[in-house]
Amino acid sequence: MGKRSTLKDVAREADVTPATVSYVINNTPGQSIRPETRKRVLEAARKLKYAPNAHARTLRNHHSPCIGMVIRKNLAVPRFSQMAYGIQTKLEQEGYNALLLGNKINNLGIADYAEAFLAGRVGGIIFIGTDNQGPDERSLKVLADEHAPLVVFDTQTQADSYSTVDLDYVGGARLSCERVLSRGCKRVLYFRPDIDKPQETLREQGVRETCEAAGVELVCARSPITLGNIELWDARYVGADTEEGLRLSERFLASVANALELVDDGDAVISSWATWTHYFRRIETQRGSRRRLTYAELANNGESWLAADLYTRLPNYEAGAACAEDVLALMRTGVPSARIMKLSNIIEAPLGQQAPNY
Amino acid sequence: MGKRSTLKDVAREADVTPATVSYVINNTPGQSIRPETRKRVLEAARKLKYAPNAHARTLRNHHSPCIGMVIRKNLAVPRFSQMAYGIQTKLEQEGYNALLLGNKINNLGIADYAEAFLAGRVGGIIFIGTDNQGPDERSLKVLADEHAPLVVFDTQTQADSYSTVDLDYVGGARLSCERVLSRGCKRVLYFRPDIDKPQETLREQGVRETCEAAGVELVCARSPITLGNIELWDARYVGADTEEGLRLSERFLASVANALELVDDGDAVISSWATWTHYFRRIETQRGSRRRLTYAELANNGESWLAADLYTRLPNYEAGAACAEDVLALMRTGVPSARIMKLSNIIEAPLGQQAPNY
DNA sequence: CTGAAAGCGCTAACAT
DNA sequence: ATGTTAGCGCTTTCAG
Repeated sequence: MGKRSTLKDVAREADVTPATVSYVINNTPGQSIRPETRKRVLEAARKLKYAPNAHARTLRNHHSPCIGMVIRKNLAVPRFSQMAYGIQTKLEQEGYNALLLGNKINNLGIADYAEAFLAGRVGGIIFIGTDNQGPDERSLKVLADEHAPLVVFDTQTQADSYSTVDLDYVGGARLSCERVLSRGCKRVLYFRPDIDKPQETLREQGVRETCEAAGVELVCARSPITLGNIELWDARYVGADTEEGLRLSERFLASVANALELVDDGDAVISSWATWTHYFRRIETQRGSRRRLTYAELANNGESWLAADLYTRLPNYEAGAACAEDVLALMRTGVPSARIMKLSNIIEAPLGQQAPNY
Repeated sequence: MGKRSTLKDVAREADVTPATVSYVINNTPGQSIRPETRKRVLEAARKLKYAPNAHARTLRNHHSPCIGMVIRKNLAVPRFSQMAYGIQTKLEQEGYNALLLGNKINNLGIADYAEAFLAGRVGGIIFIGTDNQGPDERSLKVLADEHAPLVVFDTQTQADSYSTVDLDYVGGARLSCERVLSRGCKRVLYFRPDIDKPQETLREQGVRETCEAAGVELVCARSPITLGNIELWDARYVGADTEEGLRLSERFLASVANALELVDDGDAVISSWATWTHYFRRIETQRGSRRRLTYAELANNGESWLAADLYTRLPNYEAGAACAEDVLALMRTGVPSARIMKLSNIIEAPLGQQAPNY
């Protein structure tokens, strides 16, 4: 960092005192400045390319223009990067910036983001959970003790010391399933990962309720994706093509093939995750099958918008914006909130008529 | 921000002076501290949950632990989020954090990120270009004047006041095309966006050279994606399904259908962008065609890894890490560099044998 | 309307 | 081995 001009330099240049410069720069309310003076100051500032030092300001004001953003796993995964973009956009609208923070436990025994808050680097924190895991206990306690404005996303957890944003998995699954049934399927195959966390349980519940209400038979099957191997599954987004990853893909394909044994012409296949429809179509076509199947996905992030006949577009961007709004509101009011995002953005295959298989 | 304990508090608690606390906390070289004292200080710090104020430190040290990250367009697009993750990961390894910065022009006439540098918020900047557009002139000048450590990605531009990281589009296209030809295609259809920027020109050049060298006929066709509508195209990643977007998709599909008129059984279809193979397969299958075509993509980010028979995996994550490395190196040495990332990560359809169409 | 000065929390040169 | 202190750049009270 080279030598930058300071408020003092501007004051000297404009032949006023530092205080006056500060008043002008900040439009300090209740301070009247002679227009001529103001003009001189502004010109001097422009001439010297003066930008107020952000750290001096924060130090003085006890107010940081940064919000910490923690993504428990992997920013490269579409659902998270879409959230991140929503967060970034909303924060910038409000004059804040997002600081990407890690969540490793440091030598103090608390996570990086908690330390960053203690260090005054951020005025609030948005924590994007995965697999239903939120902040660790110790960090949470530290943050609560400090009344840190914190928003936790997607952990389906009640809290009173911080705000939460969650997705309405049951409702979304119900809506999607209703739409699928409206096409007149005789039976539904629901295909989900082998993960027993609320997110997955709630989705299945939504599908189940809807099928029962409609008197349609429901068959469930599971993919070999578990909490133990999901990182491998997501690794394609960092470009890692490992032997292990390929093996997992093959086991996955096998489970899809098995699942396809369970359906007949006219049935529907609802996948709980995005992109899975690709696999179903691929195997079905490889077999030379002519069955008419309806494919749906309960979660889509735009990566496979051409694959499914019907899918729920997860409101990732909007959820990110919601988290940003809520953390700012929490900073302002001190009152935590709990927000549920509806999953009503259900989309029919956007291009042309649905082909039986493509 | 509530009242946090300061170095002085720790000093009082440990019954030493502030300087001593600072020495202990920072392990200041050349300062010997009695073990007993060190222990007392550390205990006091832990007890008070002391974390040094980052702004005071930066103010004093003229050194910020943040690097600014500017994504000219949209962090939600996979290639950018994958880069961002590479940047974040590498920076954190080196003790830095990434601050997401915007690139709107402010009232000073320079971009947000340039102002952030002037304000001392970041010690360096990584600028991720799109459509071959880098930082604007004025901001660039300000940053150059200040000797700001800057790395610009993907603008195919020479520079001597900042570092660059670029992709070897020609080489990548050549390698991919060679691999395609090794399958014995009689002819190649190359399908690219209607954008005349170096990235696209270089890719076509690579394909062309390879076909000429092999004596294979090359046919080129263009999709209706232009610089004017690409944001619409990318908007699916923020969940926006607009009328306009659908219309663009339909025009796109039509251009794919037209392009398919140009090929025969045994030919290859090389798309310049990721996910386009989906469209080709879809239309081909809808037509009930039985032609055997080889599909390849010159750029893939993991979103369509099951679609193409062959694709180049863009080294987004690695490029991000490279940008982070280079900005830190530039900060250390003051010597800018130019780095080219090879596109050698060519992947055969990972799952099972290639089906003619799936 | 403008100026002087204290102090935000930390570090490092200098003293002891 | 530890203490004293000036000062990083800014804001704001208080005086003029």
